[in-house]
Amino acid sequence: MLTSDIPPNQTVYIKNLNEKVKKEELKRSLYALFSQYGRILDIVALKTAKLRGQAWVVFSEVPAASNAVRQMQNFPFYDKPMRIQYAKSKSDCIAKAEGTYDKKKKQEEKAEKKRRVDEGQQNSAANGPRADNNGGPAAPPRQGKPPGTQEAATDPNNILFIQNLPYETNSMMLELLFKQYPGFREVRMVEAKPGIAFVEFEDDTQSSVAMQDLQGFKITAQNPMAITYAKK
DNA sequence: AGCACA
Repeated sequence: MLTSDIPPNQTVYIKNLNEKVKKEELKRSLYALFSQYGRILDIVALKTAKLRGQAWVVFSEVPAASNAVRQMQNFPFYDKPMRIQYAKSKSDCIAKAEGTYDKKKKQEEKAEKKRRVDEGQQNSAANGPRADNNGGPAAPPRQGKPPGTQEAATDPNNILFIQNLPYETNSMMLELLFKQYPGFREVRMVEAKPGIAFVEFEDDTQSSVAMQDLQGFKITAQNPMAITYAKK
């Protein structure tokens, strides 16, 4: 099936993800990256042999998913271009919300799938099904306490000063956001000071563009980014 | 390459 034949779905299926990234970090980074397109209801990522390198991001609306499919297509994420499609089926969390979730049917589908696998390998001794102790849902980043937002009018600078980040933000997450803009150089975070970061561009025109565009960007609902020029 | 959620 041509990937373009998959009908729109509010869930997006992502593959070609870097398999070295830990599940929880992966979810957080996906959240940071995709929440710009709309409300994220859930993120599913499993590290089983069959499902590693893939993830599902569930949006509250189909159009959000559509924009994500288009605009994040091939986005270099942990050094690998993301391949994004609509999911082939409805996410359980949606079915549950709609009240159309049918546990029985679910079990039948599971059994059916298992049968097919068993046909292919009538051998292979029983390896007890291993619980995939799989972290909770989406795990939106914990909100950190916003530091006293200081209002110092500063001259343009090629270095930006970012405040009010969620406590768990890491430099990878910020890099993903800021490297979309030309002239991006690097992100610096201070371990001792959660919630803030410095982002360097080649010149102050380029830093200004990024600042304009990402001003107020929310990694979580509680954390609109406050971006100013760094002090010289 | 690979479409799950317990």
